[in-house]
Amino acid sequence: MFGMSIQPSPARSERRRNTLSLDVVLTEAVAILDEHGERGLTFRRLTEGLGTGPGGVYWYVQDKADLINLACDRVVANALDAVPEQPGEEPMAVLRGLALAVFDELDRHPWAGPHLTSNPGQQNTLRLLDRFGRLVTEAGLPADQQFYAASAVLNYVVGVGTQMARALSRVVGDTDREDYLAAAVARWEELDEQEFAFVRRVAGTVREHDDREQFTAGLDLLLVGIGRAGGRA
Amino acid sequence: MFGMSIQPSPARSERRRNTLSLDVVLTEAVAILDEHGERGLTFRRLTEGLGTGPGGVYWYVQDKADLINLACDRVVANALDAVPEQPGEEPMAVLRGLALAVFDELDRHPWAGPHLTSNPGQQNTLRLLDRFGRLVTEAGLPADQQFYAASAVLNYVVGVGTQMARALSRVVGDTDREDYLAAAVARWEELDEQEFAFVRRVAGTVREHDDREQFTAGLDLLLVGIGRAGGRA
DNA sequence: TCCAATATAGAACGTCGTTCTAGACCGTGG
DNA sequence: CCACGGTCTAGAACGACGTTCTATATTGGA
Repeated sequence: MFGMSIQPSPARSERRRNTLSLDVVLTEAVAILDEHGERGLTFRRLTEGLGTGPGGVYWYVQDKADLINLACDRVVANALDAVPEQPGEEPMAVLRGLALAVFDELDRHPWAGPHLTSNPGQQNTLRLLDRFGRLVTEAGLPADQQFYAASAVLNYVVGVGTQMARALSRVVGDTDREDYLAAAVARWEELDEQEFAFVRRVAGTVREHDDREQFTAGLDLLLVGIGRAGGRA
Repeated sequence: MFGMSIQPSPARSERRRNTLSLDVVLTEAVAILDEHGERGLTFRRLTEGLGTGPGGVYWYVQDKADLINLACDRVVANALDAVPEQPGEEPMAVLRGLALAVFDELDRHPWAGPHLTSNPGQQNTLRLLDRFGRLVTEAGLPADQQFYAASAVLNYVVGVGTQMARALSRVVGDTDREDYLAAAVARWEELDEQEFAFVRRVAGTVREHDDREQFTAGLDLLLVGIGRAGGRA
């Protein structure tokens, strides 16, 4: 589960001319995950879509876990590519933009979230953490707080982003995510009024506003803390 | 995956005298998860330890996913029980204590973390969110920020807690988590110095300090933001 | 042209989650 | 005291899955 291949199994130095490739495999895997959800991704379906056998896939991938990790890695890569590094910009603004890029990508690929949360095993999640770290550093945060500030931001973005992505997700295919939000809110409103006083109170207001807006509003709460600890607002 | 049974499948109203029970099943499941990790929890092993067949387990549980959800729910319940509600205390102090209770429980049951992050499907995770929400409300946070403040705290606690729990976890049994931290730090120090400037810089300092201390230090960063947005420090 | 390395297909294996069926246990009403 | 229906349990059986193995095609360099 950990320490999985970051490079494909064999040395990847030279160019090859094969009809199959890691890129093709991952593209198909992502497509299946998008359409059928995580439980819908099987080697049968994958190899069928690829017109090949398991042997072909296992050449590029170590494991099913590895396959999913690499697929998640690609999702994060999309978000990183959407916000190129441009030195000199206001760090907090860049951070906000990066967070929204991740949010949008999680909206497109809701299956990825749970695998991202709290394990920077994947190269690009680590890259994301690194960019958050450099940004809070730029913002003037003291050295001993930088790592946990960056972690806090990463966990908020991925955690809350995943939650909202699921809530927003259209009903698709035979996947397991149904009318998640409706069901969730309905369940919330059936809860004991005393024991769940808070959740019941806010249940209604959660869906009234634009989700991206609320997402960044929550993020700003973190950033205020980070900004105060550093020099700026 | 969602909307799973919170009560066991049949009506649970009357007392029964059976040798098996949901409680016994979950206790065994948690024990196996602790010892062998998530992949080590199979129905064979579970029924063997229980001295029963699959039929017995399926009477109390809908699914394997349901089983794991219920096991996670119990873990969160432990944390909640460790910090009983006592009105009148300083809300931020209570919040910090609750966060540490979750941290300790995740340290004991590292498999639970990933299932908790970003899906309050389980009753007790929702209960945890509710308590965080009431605490930030007590701290004077404006109404429109309460939900996302509570979410930020929940995600930080579970996300970072899971990460650190894995890092701390002793090597046990045949589970898949090895010397996670050593491997992680070693990998971090092999990264490209330019691309991962931040991670490489902080890699060393991460393990120098006490983990619980750093965990709360990061949490305080959030709480500062929340406190400033509200009335207090 | 031949050889080793690279890359692929498909059959086969063992294990898993789950379902099905038969029956044991038990409180209750006749 | 005895059947009877609901509650609960054991084990056999099933189909699907991840994975491995073997055999073979394809290639670039000697």
